[in-house]
Amino acid sequence: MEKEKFIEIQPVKDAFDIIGGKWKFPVIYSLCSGKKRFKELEKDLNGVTPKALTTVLKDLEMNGLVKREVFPTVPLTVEYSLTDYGKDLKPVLLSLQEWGKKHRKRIMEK
Amino acid sequence: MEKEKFIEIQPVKDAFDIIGGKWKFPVIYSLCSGKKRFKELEKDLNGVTPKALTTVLKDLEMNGLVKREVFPTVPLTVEYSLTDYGKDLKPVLLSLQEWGKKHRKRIMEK
DNA sequence: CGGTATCCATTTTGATACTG
DNA sequence: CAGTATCAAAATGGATACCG
Repeated sequence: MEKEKFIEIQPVKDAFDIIGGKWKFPVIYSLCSGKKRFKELEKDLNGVTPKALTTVLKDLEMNGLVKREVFPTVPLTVEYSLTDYGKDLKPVLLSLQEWGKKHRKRIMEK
Repeated sequence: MEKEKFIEIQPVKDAFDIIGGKWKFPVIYSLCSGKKRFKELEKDLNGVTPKALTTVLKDLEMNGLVKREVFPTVPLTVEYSLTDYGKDLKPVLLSLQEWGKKHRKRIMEK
């Protein structure tokens, strides 16, 4: 490209493709506090349907952010956890949080 | 127990409501390099339709991230720019970029 | 328990065409 | 130039119900 840029848009778009969407961050957030089973996640993410949860978990697993472990107990036990790679998203969560707080404060003042 | 940064999910969701979506970041990114007119943005954001651009600009303006200035020339001149508040998103862009780069690198290695 | 399958409503997007 | 209007298409969301 002709112009030198501090921020490149493509990596931002890439990141957005992976963590964008309604339930991605809530799932990641929930998994930040440790391993979770399907029903635990379903309870944590108020309002999510099993279909949506399945979709988002598969998506995150496919992208290497989440690990899925199956234990052949009766009944079945499945545990989801963040991979180290997924944990790398924490700075993103923090910067989003910071801006979100600022934004809320700003709205309140109006 | 070690002290660790506590992340609240609500501010993250709030932030996502405002900057989530297909064209928000590309617009913000484009405006990072200065004032832009409608057609310039349309050209910068490869593939955006005027309808989508109008929607996202109105949205960003409503949330105080973007300023819209109209000059009553003939033909009409309209300039869009980031407000200081919108510029506060730069750290978010940076952290997303950083993660996105890491992700791309990771994909390439596979 | 940990999901799928199904069906449908709602939203988001897309392609043009057109106006002040 | 800077958008609107319109209509169609596609992706997403939600409510059950059901299966291994």
